Amino acid sequence: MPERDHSAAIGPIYLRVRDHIADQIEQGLLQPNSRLPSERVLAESNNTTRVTARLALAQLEAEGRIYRSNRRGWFVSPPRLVYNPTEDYSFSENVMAQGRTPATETLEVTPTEVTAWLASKTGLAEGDSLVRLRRRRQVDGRPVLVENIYLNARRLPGIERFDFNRSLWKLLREHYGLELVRKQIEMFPTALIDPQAEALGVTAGTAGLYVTRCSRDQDGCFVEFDEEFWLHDTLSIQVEVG
Amino acid sequence: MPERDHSAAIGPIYLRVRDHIADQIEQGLLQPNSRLPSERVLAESNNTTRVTARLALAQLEAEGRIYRSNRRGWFVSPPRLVYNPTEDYSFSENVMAQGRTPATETLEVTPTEVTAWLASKTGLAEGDSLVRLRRRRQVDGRPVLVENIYLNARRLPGIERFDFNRSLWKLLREHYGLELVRKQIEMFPTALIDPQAEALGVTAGTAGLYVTRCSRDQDGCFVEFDEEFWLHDTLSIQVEVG
DNA sequence: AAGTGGTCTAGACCACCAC
DNA sequence: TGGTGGTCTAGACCACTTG
Repeated sequence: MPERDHSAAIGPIYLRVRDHIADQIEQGLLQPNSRLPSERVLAESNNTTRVTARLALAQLEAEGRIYRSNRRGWFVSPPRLVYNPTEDYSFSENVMAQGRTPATETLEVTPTEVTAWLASKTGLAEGDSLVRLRRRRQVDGRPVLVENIYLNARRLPGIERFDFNRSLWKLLREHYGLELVRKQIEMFPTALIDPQAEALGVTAGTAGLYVTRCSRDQDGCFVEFDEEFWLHDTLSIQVEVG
Repeated sequence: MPERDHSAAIGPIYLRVRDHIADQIEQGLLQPNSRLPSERVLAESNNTTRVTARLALAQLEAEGRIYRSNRRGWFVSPPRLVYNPTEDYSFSENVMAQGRTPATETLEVTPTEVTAWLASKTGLAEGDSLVRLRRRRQVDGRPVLVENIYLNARRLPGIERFDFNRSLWKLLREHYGLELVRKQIEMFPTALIDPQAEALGVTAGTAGLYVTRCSRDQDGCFVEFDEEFWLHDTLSIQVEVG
């Protein structure tokens, strides 16, 4: 983590409120996943208004130190999940290896076609058939990402009949003898808007990280395009190279 | 880019204002780096108040579609810079290859020592000597990142005497015969706070991407630890893996 | 000097959640 | 039903940038 500037108590009210709460979190007075005082209480105890209290909370949310649960309150963010998108991996195993509890829900499995946008990403021709898979994944009961996966139906006959609440990468290996070669990974910070915000139970505009991966087999044949929408405070990307 | 939900005009005012502005940007009515109408004008033309207009602007900012320049106004974000942190590379060359104009300013060069935090990152012992380098980098005149670089003074004798407004990677190669081996890369979205926010001329709490890289030579000897603070709307990470 | 965003007040009503 | 955040109003003064 970048080191925090612990100097000067001067400046806007909302920054002083922010630092006050941040200190309580650092000192362990507020434990991960515990609830903060309500906005009205924070406003009153800092002799200010709700608007200003919300400015302070928005700062901490942007830093990834707290998160909100729709109309239930503000909570202290637990440590970020370490994630290496360059590796074939099992979400569940990765989460458990970090002492957390994973869960996966399959929201949708639909046959679909390559759109112009997907054609540019995959190199397939527009209209080629795909299977679209939409999943939500949780860590310790909190949804942390939704993903849209587009599978090459021609390359993976019968794929739509499997149980997708397990590791897709293992399924491809065991049933199709595939070793995936991750070809292109792209990611950037952006806001989560509907329908992703809704699926995650957060307000539109919540900060997120958008990650895509385009995978091929050993022959360069397109297998899978994966589009992930993460809540921004839930992950730390870590990659080793060289 | 994730595909946008272009449905339903129902819902909160600020989301309708957001979508209205977003459409204007997509249709090219508002060009990259051009100024949006002022908050007061946006409020009035949408029959609402400044607070609500600012909510809409905050949404677009979180998506990375607009950015603000301190007390000057809101501007349309230009395309994201494509960046591959796994490669040794020259910032300037990368920016120019994408048809943009780079600039680098060296803010600070100071001898310093390994702190507990740096020791955990680098494997050096606390108190070992380092050279700390702080730089700000711009694209088309807009600052997009500040970075703190910690160089192994023992491994790089005389390093403090060089001109740091050029490619550090080339300097290490040409003057020390070093090929860097990027060992560990870490990144996550977080807010930019002081002193980074100040160096970039943005308000505290602006969304950013924090990237660190720890590099070693062929013998595994620590050479450089790099800590970058990017404005979140300015970059797209793209990595290819084998 | 005029205009901009930055900060702040003091309220209000609504939708949703837990009890 | 009472408490939570979500949304919204109608102002105000300040700090800074620009002409």
